[in-house]
Amino acid sequence: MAGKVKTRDRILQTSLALFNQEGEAQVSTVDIAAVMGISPGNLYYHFRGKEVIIEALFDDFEEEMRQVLSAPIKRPLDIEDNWIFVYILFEEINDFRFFYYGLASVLERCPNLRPRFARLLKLKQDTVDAILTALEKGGLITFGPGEQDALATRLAAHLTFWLQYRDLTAPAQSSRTIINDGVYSTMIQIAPYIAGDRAPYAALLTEYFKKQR
Amino acid sequence: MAGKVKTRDRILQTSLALFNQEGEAQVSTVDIAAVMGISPGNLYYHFRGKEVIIEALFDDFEEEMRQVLSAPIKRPLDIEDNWIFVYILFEEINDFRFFYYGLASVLERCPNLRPRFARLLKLKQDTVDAILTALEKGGLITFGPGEQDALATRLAAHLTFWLQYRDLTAPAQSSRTIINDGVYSTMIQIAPYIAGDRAPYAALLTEYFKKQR
DNA sequence: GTCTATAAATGGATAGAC
DNA sequence: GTCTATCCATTTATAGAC
Repeated sequence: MAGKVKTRDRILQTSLALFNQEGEAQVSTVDIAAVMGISPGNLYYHFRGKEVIIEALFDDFEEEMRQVLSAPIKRPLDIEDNWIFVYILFEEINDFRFFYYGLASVLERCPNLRPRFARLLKLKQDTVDAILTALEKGGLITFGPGEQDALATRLAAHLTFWLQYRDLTAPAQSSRTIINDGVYSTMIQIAPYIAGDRAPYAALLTEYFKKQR
Repeated sequence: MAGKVKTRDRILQTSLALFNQEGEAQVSTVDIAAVMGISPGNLYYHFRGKEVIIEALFDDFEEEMRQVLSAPIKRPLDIEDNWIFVYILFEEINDFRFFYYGLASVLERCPNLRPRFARLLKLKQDTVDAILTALEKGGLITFGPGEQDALATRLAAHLTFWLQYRDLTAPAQSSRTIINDGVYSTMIQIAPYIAGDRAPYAALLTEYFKKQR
């Protein structure tokens, strides 16, 4: 009993790893079974097909993302809190990056995931917007008309696709480095809206950036 | 003779359209031939496989992108010039969006495209950087240390993935609208670095934004 | 729960007639 | 250049034994 991982869970783990490595479209159910050392028939006993596996993985992803996005930040004005928040967000996306990397393929195979995926992005954007509101209320930043909304949208998009961009332009780096890079490039986008002198904020970020390496 | 499009070109056109619509991984050579109303054998006479088609499409894409990116902007300080430049860039990306949408799949099938794709992104980033330099030299914007580099990277990433993000969060819009939206959200990111009052710049952009709809 | 064997479907690719 | 016919490989999916 102790330590024994159920086959069902092993299938999900293996599928996720393979999908992230090679892309969902390149991995067949036979591949998954072969890597695990089980028979295709056994795999089909647990999941009736690849769609079902993908949907189960999305369930996991959605649950974790909702958990992360709904966890309120204790001290919104504290840089460290926001740093950690963005870091965790990137880690979550990185863990399920095959969804983003082969989106067309995934949504074609599982059309019912499209609205769910869209809702998740919307939730991300709303969360970012709420944090910006808190920062403005706290007097740390100030916005002109329409600027907050534009920044929230932009940051959500940045959070969504940065890892992919980085992976393309500077491959062969550890995911640790890429994520850290992503957090910095996210947080630094707030700098221009700092009320008053933005240099100290930038300096603080650079400090964190170095520490995390 | 006149008006007759060669089969080879029709294959490329049809493939591009199908890839953009359904994703490269979901479209087989048989599908392409069927849609065109020709036989699979005929298709194979012109292209020895799907890889060859994809690579031919990338050749087109690369050539057009290089052309766009190397065309010097006449008046870098003029908003209209930059607006048009970004617009054309987005249009180009939109025309070949299957490369971005199903990147994992494409690069898995044609590994030799990876470095070429990466070089193209790099060129994009360098071009953006050059424009920013011109703007700063012209006295329109000012940067703190490291800010220009960060902005150039960010803008390049934004240019690369914005359409995809928009398509997910607000689907069923005309590509015209999505692109226009993208141009605005790109240009507005420069606003915080405007030397002096940034309100006039933002107002001008909003003006263009409305005009283009 | 797990295996073997196999069916059914699809996609990639080629030979040879027209 | 184009078609028909066909073959091979891969993938999905199921039946039945252990």
